[in-house]
Amino acid sequence: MPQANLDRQTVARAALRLLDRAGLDGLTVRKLAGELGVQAPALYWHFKNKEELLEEMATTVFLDAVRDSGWPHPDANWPEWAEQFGKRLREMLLRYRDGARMFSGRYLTDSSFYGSMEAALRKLTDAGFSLREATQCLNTIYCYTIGFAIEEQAVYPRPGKRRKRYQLAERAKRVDNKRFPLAARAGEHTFVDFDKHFEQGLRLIIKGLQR
Amino acid sequence: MPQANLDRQTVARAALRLLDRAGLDGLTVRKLAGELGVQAPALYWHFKNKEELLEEMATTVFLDAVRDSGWPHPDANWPEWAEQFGKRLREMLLRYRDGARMFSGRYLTDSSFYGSMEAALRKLTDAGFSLREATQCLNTIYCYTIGFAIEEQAVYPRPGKRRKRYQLAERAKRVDNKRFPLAARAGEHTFVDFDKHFEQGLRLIIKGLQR
DNA sequence: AGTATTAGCTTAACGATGTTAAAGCGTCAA
DNA sequence: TTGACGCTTTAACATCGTTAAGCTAATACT
Repeated sequence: MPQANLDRQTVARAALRLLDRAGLDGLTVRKLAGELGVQAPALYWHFKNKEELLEEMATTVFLDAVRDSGWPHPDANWPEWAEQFGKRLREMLLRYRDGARMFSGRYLTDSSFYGSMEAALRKLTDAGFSLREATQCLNTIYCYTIGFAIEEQAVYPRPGKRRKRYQLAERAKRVDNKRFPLAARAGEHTFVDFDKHFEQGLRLIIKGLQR
Repeated sequence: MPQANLDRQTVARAALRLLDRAGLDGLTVRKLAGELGVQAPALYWHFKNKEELLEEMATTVFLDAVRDSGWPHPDANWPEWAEQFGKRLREMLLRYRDGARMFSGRYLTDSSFYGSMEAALRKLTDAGFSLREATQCLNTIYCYTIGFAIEEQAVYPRPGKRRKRYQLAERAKRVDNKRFPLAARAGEHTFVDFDKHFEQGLRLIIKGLQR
């Protein structure tokens, strides 16, 4: 058996492929090792523990998103830019199964992350925002997007594949149309067309940022 | 040994106390059983599996929040009401360690949940919003709050106790002040005074809802 | 009151998980 | 040729969620 000669990036990318197939709960050190043709403890040469692997995964996803979407679009007025920022963020989180849960609350190590942040902040301060306001803007959009994507992926673990419990028919059976007529009908507006609803919420936030 | 005579509520409340001490990753079936003076498999009489226990916990937290905060305040104009809605939601998520991660994306079983939803939707439709707009409003605030609380609890696992890596001094060491002056200074606006920043973002969303 | 039933628990065990310690192998430098 | 060191293996540990089977105390029925 030749030496595998792994490094953190190779492992993290294999982990992302596995994440897509097995989900966050199915992402185990042994399966990942198997994927790489190696025994489980081998991975502990490259990562202190599983959490550190997850941080590398999150960082990888982030840097990929920045790279292939041309984020953060320097040539656009700030409301357009902010909308793109939110959309790209969501696409990033949806790229892998359980992507939002994997990413959220995780610590990004790579310092090149700060480069993207700097560019984003500059974009907004150049548009006339104070640093405090710019930070606020990014953070609000970021939090909204994280929350949205988590709830979305709870309903659609994979794009297009809705969980049974969230089927409109299933839901309709549970919620009493007589006592809760509004809540009953709200399902139509909550569990379908996530793309549209995300963008509406996003534009709402951006509208609030306008003076 | 007398019979413990547990029920789902008793177990869920003990689980919430344990969650507070041990965190979501430390919340194990065995520890919980120990807490209740019982063997681990005993809990499987009351819950099909751990996920079902987590759903009961989430539902309990939600109904408690509705009960003791008098949510949803029928007597207030809608912007005030919406602000209270967001604040109460966040308080609920912060009440227990890892509360946001525990709650988010979880399925609420109890149908009394729909009662609260109905009241909220009525409040907003009475104020002149269409059902679609009302749903949108609730959902946007909800997602923002979930995302915010997850990030907040990643920094402050317990109120007041900040994680080392997020100490401002630690952060300052990592981010290059020369290359990323804005990102470096943004730390002051991101990792302190979460209460204030949450409310600012929240008001931003509400402002966007105004016609 | 005596007996059958069943709700609620225990004991024992299974397979899987993250992680560590120690030993082994391969490659490159001295 | 020898030594060191980078990377991997084998073996093992404690702990996890969960199931199967059996025990016991409370309830229901005659």
